Amino acid sequence: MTNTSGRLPRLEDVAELAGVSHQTVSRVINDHPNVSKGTRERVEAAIAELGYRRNTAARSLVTRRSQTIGVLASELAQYGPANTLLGVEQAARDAGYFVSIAALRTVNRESILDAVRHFLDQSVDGIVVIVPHSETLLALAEVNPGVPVVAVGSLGGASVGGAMVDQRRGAELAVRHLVDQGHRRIGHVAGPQDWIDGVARSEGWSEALQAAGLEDDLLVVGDWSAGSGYDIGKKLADERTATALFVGNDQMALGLLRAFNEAGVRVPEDVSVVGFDDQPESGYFTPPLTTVRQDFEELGRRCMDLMLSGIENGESVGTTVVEPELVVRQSTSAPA
Amino acid sequence: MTNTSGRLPRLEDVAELAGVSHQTVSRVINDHPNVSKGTRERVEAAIAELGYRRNTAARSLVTRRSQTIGVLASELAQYGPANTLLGVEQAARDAGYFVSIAALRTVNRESILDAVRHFLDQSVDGIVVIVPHSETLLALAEVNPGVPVVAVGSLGGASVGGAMVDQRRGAELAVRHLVDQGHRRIGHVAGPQDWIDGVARSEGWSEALQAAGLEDDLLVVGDWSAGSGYDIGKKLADERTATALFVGNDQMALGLLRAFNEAGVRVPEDVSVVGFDDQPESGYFTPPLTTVRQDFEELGRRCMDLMLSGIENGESVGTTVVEPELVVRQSTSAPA
DNA sequence: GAATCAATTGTGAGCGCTAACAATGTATCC
DNA sequence: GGATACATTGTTAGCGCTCACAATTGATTC
Repeated sequence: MTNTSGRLPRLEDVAELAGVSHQTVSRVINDHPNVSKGTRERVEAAIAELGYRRNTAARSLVTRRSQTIGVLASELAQYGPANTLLGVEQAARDAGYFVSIAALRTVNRESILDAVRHFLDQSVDGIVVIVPHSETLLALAEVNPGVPVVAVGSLGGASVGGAMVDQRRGAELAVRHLVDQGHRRIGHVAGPQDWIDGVARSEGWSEALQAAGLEDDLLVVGDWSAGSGYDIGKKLADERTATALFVGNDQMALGLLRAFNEAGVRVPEDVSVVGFDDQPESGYFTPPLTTVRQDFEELGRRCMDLMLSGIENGESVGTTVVEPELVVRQSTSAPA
Repeated sequence: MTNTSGRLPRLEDVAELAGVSHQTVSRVINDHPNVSKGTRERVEAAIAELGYRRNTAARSLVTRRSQTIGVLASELAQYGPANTLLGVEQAARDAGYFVSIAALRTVNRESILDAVRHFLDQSVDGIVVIVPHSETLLALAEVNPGVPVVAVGSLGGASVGGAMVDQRRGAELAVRHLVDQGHRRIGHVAGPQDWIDGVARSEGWSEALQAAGLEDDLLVVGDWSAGSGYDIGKKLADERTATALFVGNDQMALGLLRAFNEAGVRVPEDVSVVGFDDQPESGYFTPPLTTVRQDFEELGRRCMDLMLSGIENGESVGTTVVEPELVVRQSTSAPA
């Protein structure tokens, strides 16, 4: 912390103080072998004394690495994406990377390409994409960012790695739970079908029903929001066709519960409801929600694992799948 | 996109193609005056043809500016901080800045200093702090990062700017609403008192009650979570001292509603409940929650405004306050 | 003791850009 | 026409670091 001159200390200053060449200092801070113990200690002492910190820009300039991962995300205020980001950030910082973010307000080809360009301007070493729209992969296929790309929520593609929760499996867990309880008419309040998760959960629902020899004809599509769940709930409360509902996420389920409560439809006595995500609040809905838990932070961490190996080994980055888990609470029971 | 050689085009390549010196190209991309129209056009054409993009590392090295804002945040999975981040990101990217994040898992002096060091390694041009613990300011006062710092949720300090929602005012709005409805015994379920917001809302509650000539003796402290709201709700349902409750945030209010529902306490007939934040879900609680809305994105944007002027003019970065707003729904009514 | 080798340290160049200054061209004035 | 100002362009140096290579040292061998 001795800040004698106006500017920050650089390699040369450390070298001088330690009585070695700048290159030797460089070797020390980069953990190169072939530096004698004594020298290393002297250099480290000098570094400590001056409070030296390596200049990232200079390093990047010559190594052509920025030690930065770009995270391209939409819906960052939502539980899932936010926690995925947290997982990515943790793993990245632990690995010595900086995390730069670009949030998308609207998701379309142009906004995605724009954000990718933003990251390329920063010469990031890799891009993690947390944009759960199906369109994303298409847009990504168009660019050749020249760095590894991992897309969360998909299995990836030709040049794109993927990290996902097994949504089909999650849907299967939910449906099987309902079937086991004796339900035969199981409806689905789906998420938008231009979202990867929306489609996957719907397909999982459909497949699980078919596997059980049941009809998969009760499907309504919402937009993930509590509001849309409420509107749909109003309608369903009138119709009363299903004895159980598998809802695409917990927020829509919240809206649904609200609508049912208003309409006098009891949950779970009249209708059982299963959500998806297991947000921290879901256990305190009225009634507490049976739902499918996803470990988003783990997803984010796995993502970075893929990314790091992608950065090491070249480009192709592989795939990883996280298993979901059913959490049974009070919103489901056997049908009347 | 003509990528003839292996490497990316640089200033020199553009200059050659346009038949000018590299410095002239630099002038064009930096929007300097005193470049003739014809030259500028020729250079721009060359830039387009080569797909040239300026190398950030090289630029940073010489300008000693990274064009990067560091955002230091905790509780990023929560509605407020997440949306504040979104506001910051938007304003930053619009202003041509990159946004680097560091998420804090645990908040203490050491973790904060660690993150600040992380940012200094990256030589960010400014740091936005979204860590709503009172401790934050103290820790920040210790470091001298050498760049402007704006702390969200506080009025800042000596060398630290502040951007906050007027929480006292929000609490006042809530309490006054209850008083206007005829409530005389108004309790408070507070957030942790080592959080800036927790304290501010509690104080606002207390002051508003005193201003109305009422007692401010009914206070319980939670931890922001729905779970703690639930536990407190259980207790309060037994006691039944207050006819109305001002709850520190919507999540605790959710837990409270759940507990009351289980205990047969009707909201609002038996007890009125007001929350704080107005998350998107709050309108779909059972019953829909009266709460205080905060515009977090606006807060984030204001933050960046402060930051940008701080970066321009030197260091001291000022203060900005965002006004909250009461949203009346069905969880409040006149006492029985 | 000279030759060989490995371990350790040093030297020089250059990554791509901008800042400061120098040099040129061009209009304006007397 | 020459002096002056101004607009436009070019030249040079250097930001702080790592890479490739060169040089030095000490240990080992014959």
